[in-house]
Amino acid sequence: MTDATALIDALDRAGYRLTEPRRAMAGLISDQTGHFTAADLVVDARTRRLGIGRATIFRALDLFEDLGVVERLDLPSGDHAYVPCEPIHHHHVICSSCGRTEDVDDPGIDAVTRSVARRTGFRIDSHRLELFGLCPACAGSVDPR
Amino acid sequence: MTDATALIDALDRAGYRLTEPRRAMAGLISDQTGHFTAADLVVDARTRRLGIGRATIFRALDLFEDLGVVERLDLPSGDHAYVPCEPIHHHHVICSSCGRTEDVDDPGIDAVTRSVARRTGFRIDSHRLELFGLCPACAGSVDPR
DNA sequence: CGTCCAGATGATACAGAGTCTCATGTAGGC
DNA sequence: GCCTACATGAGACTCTGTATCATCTGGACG
Repeated sequence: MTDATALIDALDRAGYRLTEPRRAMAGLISDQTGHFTAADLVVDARTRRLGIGRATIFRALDLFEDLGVVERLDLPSGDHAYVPCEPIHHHHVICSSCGRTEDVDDPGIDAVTRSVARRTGFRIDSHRLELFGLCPACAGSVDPR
Repeated sequence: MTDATALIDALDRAGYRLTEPRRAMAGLISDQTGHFTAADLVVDARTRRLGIGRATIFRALDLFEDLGVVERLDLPSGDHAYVPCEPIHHHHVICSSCGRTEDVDDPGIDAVTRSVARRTGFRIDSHRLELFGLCPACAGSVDPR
């Protein structure tokens, strides 16, 4: 659950038109708890009879991703999921039980990439780090293992 | 380029049948340079007229992945690619120009995950780290940027 | 306000990845 | 060599994401 205005503002600031479908998309996204897939939004949009086409949903997601207010995750299952987040470099901790995500800032990865660069000779331009586990709430409930 | 026998041995050790299509798959995989996609293998198999069905290719890839001798990467493009590798926990550096990958062992991620766990309260079970950049060879040739 | 048009939309068709089913084939234990 | 459980290939199918294109509309400008 985030604020739809943040998404809309991002569009506005970047000079994109504030259309009805885009506002609706911002609403849909801000109502999601944890991560969500494009398919989730398609279902939600249809459930609420918003009349938004599939193509528009994919286009808006791309847009939000470009603006950095939504980020794509690659779940272990292979699915592509999205999370709304701040447009600064950071990583995500993902609860494998409830899907909740939390942002964490770069805690020491820079040192790691530098060390890898030194050892392999690669020039490292970017990286992706995703942490999977159980959030406090899920870990607290009857332990699944 | 890796050794096909390593893949075949892994199947054998895990008690799977050593069928002709599986041997052929091991050959195809070991001939790949850098990462490859399922589609690559489908094309290669058809080019060499190996008579291996698409389904079998996906099945064998899953199998090799389960055995840990092949690992799935999520490329920034969103594609799923695979790399043959050792069945121990490690990460990959991926050349975004030629696709070459190199394994790197865990250089300091443990500290990072522990620190994140402490700060977020999550119980972190697994993580994925992928580093993208240019390998020495590609960085050395006329610099693209 | 009304006009206007580039940018945005929805419907539809399409391409590709990955899965499922099922009849047939074969590895390898006996 | 026989036999059966496991593996395979063909093909249909589902789902994700993209391309096309005629229509619509936000918002700049008068």
